[in-house]
Amino acid sequence: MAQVSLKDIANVLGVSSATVSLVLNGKEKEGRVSKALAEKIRKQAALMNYKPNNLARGLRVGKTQTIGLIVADISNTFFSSLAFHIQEYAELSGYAVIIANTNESDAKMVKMIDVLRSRQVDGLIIVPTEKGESYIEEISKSGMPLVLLDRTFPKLEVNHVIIDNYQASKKALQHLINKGCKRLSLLIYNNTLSHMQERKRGYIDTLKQAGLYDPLLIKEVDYNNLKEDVENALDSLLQNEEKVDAIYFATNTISMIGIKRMFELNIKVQQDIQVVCFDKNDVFDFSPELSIPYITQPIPDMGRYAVELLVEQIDKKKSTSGKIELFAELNSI
Amino acid sequence: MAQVSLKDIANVLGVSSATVSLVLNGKEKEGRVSKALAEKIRKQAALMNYKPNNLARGLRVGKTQTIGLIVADISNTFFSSLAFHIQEYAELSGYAVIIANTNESDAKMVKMIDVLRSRQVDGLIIVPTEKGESYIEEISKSGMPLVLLDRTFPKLEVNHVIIDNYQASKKALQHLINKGCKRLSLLIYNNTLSHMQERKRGYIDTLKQAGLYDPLLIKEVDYNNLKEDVENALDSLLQNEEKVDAIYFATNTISMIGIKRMFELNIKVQQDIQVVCFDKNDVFDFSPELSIPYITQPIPDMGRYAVELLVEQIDKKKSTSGKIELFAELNSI
DNA sequence: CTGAAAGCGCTTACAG
DNA sequence: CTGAAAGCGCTTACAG
Repeated sequence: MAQVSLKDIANVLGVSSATVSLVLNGKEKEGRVSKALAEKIRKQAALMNYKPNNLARGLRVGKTQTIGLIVADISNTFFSSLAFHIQEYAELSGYAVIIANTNESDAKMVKMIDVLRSRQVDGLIIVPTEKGESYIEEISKSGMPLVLLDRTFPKLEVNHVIIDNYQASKKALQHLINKGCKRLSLLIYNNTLSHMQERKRGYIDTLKQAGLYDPLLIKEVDYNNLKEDVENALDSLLQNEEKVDAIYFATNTISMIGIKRMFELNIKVQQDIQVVCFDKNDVFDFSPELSIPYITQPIPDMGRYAVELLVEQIDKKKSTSGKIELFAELNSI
Repeated sequence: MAQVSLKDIANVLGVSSATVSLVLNGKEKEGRVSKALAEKIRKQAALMNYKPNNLARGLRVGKTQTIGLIVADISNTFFSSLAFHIQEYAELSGYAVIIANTNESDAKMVKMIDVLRSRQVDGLIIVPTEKGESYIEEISKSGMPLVLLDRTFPKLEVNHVIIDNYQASKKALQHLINKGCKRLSLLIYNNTLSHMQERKRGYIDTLKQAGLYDPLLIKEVDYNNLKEDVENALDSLLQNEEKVDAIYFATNTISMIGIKRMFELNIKVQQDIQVVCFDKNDVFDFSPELSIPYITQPIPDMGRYAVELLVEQIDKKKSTSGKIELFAELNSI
């Protein structure tokens, strides 16, 4: 590489590399280096185009100014938006972000955590996988600064930033009930993670309160067989003699496939059947006449709080500093 | 941290850390360590839950197994898909990826390159910004392994992976001409980068050959004032007495805003005006009746080749190994 | 006001 | 077959 080191600068100037380090880190007063020397050192560093080696610095001070972000799939727009905002906020605090994907696999999450730890990240922001609880607990107890994002494990004493999925579902269902719907279906992942369970609980409670609950109207689909499962679920819901008059799609991916299927089946969305989706999609902009209401998550805030919570832990060396639950809004046009 | 080090293991076993290092790196034969000792060391390492410190390793061997990826905006679906595939392929080769955003700002690109270099990445994959040519040239000449992605600087002797934007435009326009369109408009960024210029050139050449070229039908819009510019462009195109009968949207972001505007203006897409877009969007799935043709870029391949090209440079220590241009297809339903 | 030394955790050539 | 030493580039406590 022929990278210029502190020592190279020191040699040219006939001083010690310690002095150069002091000056270049703005700690001249501590070392009480003379103004003149400091100036000379700065000039020489610029001249030689010196770039500090953060590896060496990290090794020495035990801190890398790097945080690891583990998401399910960076190509998913929800996670890529989160990642964008996390990077922006991390940068403000002087941190770089390494992103890793789990593809919802527990094994991959474990692997990625290991990879990031061996790179000495100062902390982790993790969107955990379904069966990852015990490993998350382990990490948390090891003292590694950690924030769970989007999903959490309620039994664990771990920091997190999530949304109030229960309330979000209530809002969605209440909207449909207010419109006069009587048979309201839920399409959701067969996933035991907190966010899905809360969305389901919100659905069930709201319908029970309205005296409209029917467990047969809940259709669970599998992440790994999504398209087929959603299509089958819709087909069965719509062929039923006692037809549904509303569908609540509990995630963006499910709603994309579901609505497309409804089009294929020539169902008139918002006429034959009322729909509410989770998360905004470009599609909604395109069909103002459809005006499909959707739940919006406060993604920039989720990113900001996750970074804040993590940086606080890193700085203060305390492992638990908070659980943050944000509100999601129903966006009905 | 109380991280376990090689020395800790060595101390417990009463051997040197060098021996431990040898064994744990599978180089026992070179050091000709006895089978028995090797086994003992491995057991102890597992017992103490040893995780290598990659910082120290990187510092010592001068290689971090990390590549830097610089994109315009990770929250944009095109770049997040690219990032996903790049990470997958990089992982296969044993590399981690640090992603940084430029937001199309030259200053930010320069800053991010510096950040990544000071973290001692082994190479860079960069989606360059408009005025970044001289800085890219500088890096390239410094011997840093480098691959440009999506866009390139034709005058520079730098590796790149791009698509054939010229041919892509030709296909799009030829399709419209075959449909009998006579007044074909182009909406494109006012950007001097290669990919935009090639898309424009493909448009111009195809229309000239067909005797349909009219420079007034090219509308350039600004990245930083996108919505307004696109809307103004469309309004002026559609108010013109000699109406356009086809529009080629040269990027995904432009087409999203453009089509939405057409809806607002009650233009019947594919009836009143034929449309072709660049890049696939979920929206197209939703309106099969619209059946808007679009150009698809081979994103997985772009990611794969970028990683391959970069890793090759890193391994072989040669700074130029190739320019790869892939085909994009017109997807007409 | 400035320098010399130690050490972060690792690997690699060298010596025995 | 195994250990001691040097060194990657940095920072920090210490000595003068």
